[in-house]
Amino acid sequence: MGEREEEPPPPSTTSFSTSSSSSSLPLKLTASSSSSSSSSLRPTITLPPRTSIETLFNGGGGGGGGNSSGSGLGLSGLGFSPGPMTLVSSFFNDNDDCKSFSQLLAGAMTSPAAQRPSLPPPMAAEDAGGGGGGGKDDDKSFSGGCGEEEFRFQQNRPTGLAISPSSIFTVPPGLSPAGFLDSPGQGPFGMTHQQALAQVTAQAAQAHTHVHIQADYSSSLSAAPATSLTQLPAFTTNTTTHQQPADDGYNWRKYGQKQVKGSEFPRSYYKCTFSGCPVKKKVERSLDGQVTEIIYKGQHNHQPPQKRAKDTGNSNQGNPDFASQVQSGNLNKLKEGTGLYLMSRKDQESSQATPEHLSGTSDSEEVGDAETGVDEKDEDEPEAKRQSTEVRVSEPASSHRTVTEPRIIVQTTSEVDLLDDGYRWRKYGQKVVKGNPYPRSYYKCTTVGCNVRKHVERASSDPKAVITTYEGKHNHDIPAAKTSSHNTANSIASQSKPDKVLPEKHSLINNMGLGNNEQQPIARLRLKEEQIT
DNA sequence: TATATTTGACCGGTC
DNA sequence: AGACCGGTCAAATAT
Repeated sequence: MGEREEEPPPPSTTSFSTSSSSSSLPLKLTASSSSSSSSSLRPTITLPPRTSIETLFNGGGGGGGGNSSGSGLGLSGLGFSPGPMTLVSSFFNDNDDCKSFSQLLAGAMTSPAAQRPSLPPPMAAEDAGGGGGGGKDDDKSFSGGCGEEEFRFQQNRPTGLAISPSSIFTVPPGLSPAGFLDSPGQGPFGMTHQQALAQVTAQAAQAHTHVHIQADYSSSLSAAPATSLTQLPAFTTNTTTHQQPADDGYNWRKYGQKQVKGSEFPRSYYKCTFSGCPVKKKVERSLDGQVTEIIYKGQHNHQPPQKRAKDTGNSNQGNPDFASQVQSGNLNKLKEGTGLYLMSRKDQESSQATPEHLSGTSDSEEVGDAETGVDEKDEDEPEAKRQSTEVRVSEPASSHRTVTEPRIIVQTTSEVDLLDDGYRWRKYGQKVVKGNPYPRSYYKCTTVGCNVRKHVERASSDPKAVITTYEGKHNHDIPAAKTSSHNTANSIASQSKPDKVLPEKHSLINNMGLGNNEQQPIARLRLKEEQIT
C-alpha cells in the first residue's frame, strides 16, 4: 500500500518547534517561555530566505490548494508570464546594483519582456504539471523564481527594519505544549496534534514556502533568516516523532534510502504518489524509528486525498483549521484561540516576558506588521509560496545541515559574450555530463570571500554555443586589470554593480541581513551564448 | 498479480 | 582525474 508517511510536518509559514524531551511522546511542544531551561528545546521559527521569494512566484496559475487561499502574498496574482528576459530583469529589478545589467541585457536581447516589470513567471516548470518527474530538474525549476525574489528583497527591504534572525513560537506558561500537540485527543483546534501537524505539513508544502524547521539549540539559528510573518507563518516543530508521526495527508512512495554523511541516521526519499505531483520529502529516522528530520520539497498540485479527513476524523467544519490559519497568516486567531504567542528569538532571549513579537524577514517585499506577525497582505497572497517548498523538521539532537536550496535559473539568450565577464575565475572542476559529449567546466570567482561560481558548457547540439550559468552574486567589483579588454562583459558587469558587502557565500542572503550561510538560496543567472566566434 | 519497498548502481556536482 | 557525496533510478524482493 502506498506509503503514507506520517511525519509531522510543519506548516508552511509558521514554524513551531516541538521538542521531544521524552522519547515516549510522539510530539512535544516546548514552551519557549521556559526557554532558558527547557531549553534546549526552544521552538524556533526559521524561515528560509526563499520563502519570501517564493511568495512572489505563484506556482502555477491556477492552482492552488485551497488551503493556501488567503495566505500568500503575491505577485502571483498578476498572472502574467514574463519571458526569459523578464526573469533577468526582475532578477535585477529594484536593485540598483543590477538594474543596469538588466537593462543592458534587455538591450542586448531584443525581448519585449524585458520591458515588463519584473515578475517571475509562474513556475511553469514545476506547476506546469508536466513537472512531475525529474527531481533534479524540479529543484532547479522551481527554485528559480526564488532567487530572483531574493534579490528583490534585498533591495527593497528597509535597512532599518529590525528583524530577528529567527522567530520563536512561544507557548505561554498557561498553555501546555503537550496539550497543544501531544494531546491524544483533540487539540485546541479541534484536531489531534497529529492532524494539526499533518495539515500543517501538507499545507506548508502547498504554500510553497521554503521553511526550514528545525530544533535549534545552538545559536546558529540566529543566523537563520528571519521569517516574515508577512508571509505564512512557519511552524517549526522541534519534534521527536515516533515511527508514524502525524500523517500529512498525502500518500507517499518511497523511492530511495541512503546513509547521508554527517547524519547518524539513514535518510529516506519519498515522492507524493499523486500523479504528476512533484512533491518529495526526505525523512531521517533514528534506528528506533523516530523521525529526526523531515524535509519537504515542492508543492502539491492537488488536494490531499479525501480519505484523510475521514481517517483523521478531522473536520475542518467546526473549528477553524489550525493549519489553515497558520498558513494563511492568521496568527492573531491562533493567538487568540490558543494563547500561542509568537516572539522573535531575539526578543525571547532578551525578554521572555514579551509575548508577541514577531520577527521576521520577509523575503517578499517588506515586513508588514512585525508586531502581529500578520501582514495585511496575507490575504492577498494565497498562492504565494507556491514555487517551492522545503520544510524541514528536525529533532533537536540532529545536527544542523545545510538546507538544500532551491536554485533559480534565469535563462535567456544574449548576444553578449559573457564567457569573459571581467571577473577572474578559477576552474575547479570539469565533467562530462550524460547526453552531452562536451565537458562542463566549473569555475569559482578567485576573489577572496566571493563565492560566485559559474558553469560553462557547450551545447551538445552546437559546439559553438555555450551556456554559462552563474551562481551567486559578486561581492566585489570587477578586477581593474580586466576592464579594458572586454567591453561588453565589463559593461555588463559594471552596470550590475556587485554587492559590496558580502560576508560569505551567498550575497543574496547576506544582503538580506539574514546572515545564515546555511540557508542560502542560490540564484543563477544563466546566460546563453548563441554563437561564439 | 499488483503494488510498495529495498537496495545497489548510476548520475551530476563538488572537492 | 579521481574520489566523494547526495539524490535518483530501477531491478529485485516483499507484501
